[in-house]
Amino acid sequence: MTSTDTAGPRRTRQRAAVSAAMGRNGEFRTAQEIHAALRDSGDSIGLATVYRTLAQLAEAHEIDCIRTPDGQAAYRRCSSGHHHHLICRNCGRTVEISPPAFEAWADQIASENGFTQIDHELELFGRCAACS
Amino acid sequence: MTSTDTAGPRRTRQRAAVSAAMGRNGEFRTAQEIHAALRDSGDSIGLATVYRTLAQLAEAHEIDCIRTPDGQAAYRRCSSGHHHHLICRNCGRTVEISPPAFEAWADQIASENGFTQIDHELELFGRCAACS
DNA sequence: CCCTTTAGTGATAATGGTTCTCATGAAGAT
DNA sequence: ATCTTCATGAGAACCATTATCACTAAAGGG
Repeated sequence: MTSTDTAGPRRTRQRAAVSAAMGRNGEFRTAQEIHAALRDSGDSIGLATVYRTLAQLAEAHEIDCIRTPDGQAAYRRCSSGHHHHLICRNCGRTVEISPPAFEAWADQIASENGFTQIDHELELFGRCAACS
Repeated sequence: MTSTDTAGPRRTRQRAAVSAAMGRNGEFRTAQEIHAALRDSGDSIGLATVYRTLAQLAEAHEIDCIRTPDGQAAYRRCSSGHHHHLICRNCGRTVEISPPAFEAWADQIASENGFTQIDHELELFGRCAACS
């Protein structure tokens, strides 16, 4: 443990499994669902580890985290760069969207009101064509 | 009980107390906080009733409901009409905002992707001038 | 004013997602 | 190989929210 310590998190089987599970699908899934999916596919992993790993991946911006309307946390691996989502309330299908002028608008509104360090939450929920 | 029944909810002491409590303040507060505040101010009221009443008031659009970043539901009485919020992450101070072109933009994005019955969630979190 | 009907109330239990605990296991360094 | 330290995971703890259900009290007719 030197002062020039650059050690990241340890590479474990569990961390790889969670990361792989996130890579395989394109919909938001809750930690519970991801845990169940991993167990079903034969990976032995604890629920606490799934929660921890997802939180860390989100912290590192490797995956995105949103709140479902009923308050649960849901995760999804996304393209890099900032963007938002259009989510089907029925089947969970997700489309990434990038409001062109939105970021600038948000910053302007914020500064007009004296706010700084702005973070925003924007998600659209609806019904996709298949579910309508 | 005729067929032309237009009876709304009954006027009870508890419902009045919750509604009054929401009228007195301008910040988002959780159901737990509102319950504690009512108890502290001498109103005897059950927690379940607070939850029920808040849910009903929100359903009737008399108050707004958002999710805090940690998943809790928070309520606030707002001006009528659709709008969003700019919320101080530190002190909870709230500013109502009304993105002029936002609704139209959201509908357009949705229909471009075949989505219908769009609902959206937009909140800005930051630090107000006093807390910076 | 009294009675009946029925929605509202509230103490408490149940639920369920998330976090904590801590003994055990494994990654990485020496 | 050994040692240090972080990661893991089973289960408990936590906590917001919802359900239960016996009791209370609005509303409205008599």
